[in-house]
Amino acid sequence: MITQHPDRDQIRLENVLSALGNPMRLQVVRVLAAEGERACGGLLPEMSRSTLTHHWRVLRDSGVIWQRPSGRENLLSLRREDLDARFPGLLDALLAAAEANAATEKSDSAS
Amino acid sequence: MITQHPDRDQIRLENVLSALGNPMRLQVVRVLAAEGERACGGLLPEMSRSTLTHHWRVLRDSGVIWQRPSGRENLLSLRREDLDARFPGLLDALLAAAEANAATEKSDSAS
DNA sequence: TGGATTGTTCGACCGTACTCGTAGGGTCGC
DNA sequence: GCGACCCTACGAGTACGGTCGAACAATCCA
Repeated sequence: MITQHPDRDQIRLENVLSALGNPMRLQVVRVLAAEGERACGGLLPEMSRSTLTHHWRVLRDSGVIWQRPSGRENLLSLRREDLDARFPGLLDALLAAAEANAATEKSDSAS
Repeated sequence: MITQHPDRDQIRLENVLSALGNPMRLQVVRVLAAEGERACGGLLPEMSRSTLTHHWRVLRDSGVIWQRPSGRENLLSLRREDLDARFPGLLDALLAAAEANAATEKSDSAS
């Protein structure tokens, strides 16, 4: 039954930050930001189904994503409007930071 | 001996976000941003010393603050320059978001 | 209808995070 | 030197987070 998405006004910064503090979830958010709505599967394919469900729940409960069923799939999308309204500029700064972060991550592993 | 502060280039976004995902630490960062360098004590006075030390360590290891001894005190300060260089705009967006967040927190508890 | 596909739920395990009390090590002022 | 002060280090307890497998529910397609 898709646990409750929080209202825009109920989105708490602590929850958003700890949700995005996990590299898996941060990566998911980057993909959603770049490519729009996407099905659950296909992101993070090397994890077990139940682990994925856990991560969707964290992102959903913290107010970062919408999750809506469509047939036998679940579609995920960023709550960009709500996040922008609640915390102006934060999402863009986070996405830019994630990009910078990923760049050094790549060069780190190459060194 | 003050565990190692990470170099600017070694600051990882995941660590910063999960450090700031804790309300106590987020509050500390807000105070440091507003008031500059401050002694350890006086922030979060209702926690035990050892708990505070734990939080300073998390903030320090994630690259969010500098910690330097001065006499028998330890002074904390935001690593604003490093954070701005590494993740431009992120810190300001986070501080603004923290402000918005604290505003609703207050009205929540008042309701 | 029946099988394949997709997600969720549940219980479990393990590691990490948060908290505290106690003990120890510097530093300041008398 | 000595006590008071500030913080750190360590150990312990509790809670939470991330991961998995197995079982279940819903949907699609042949």
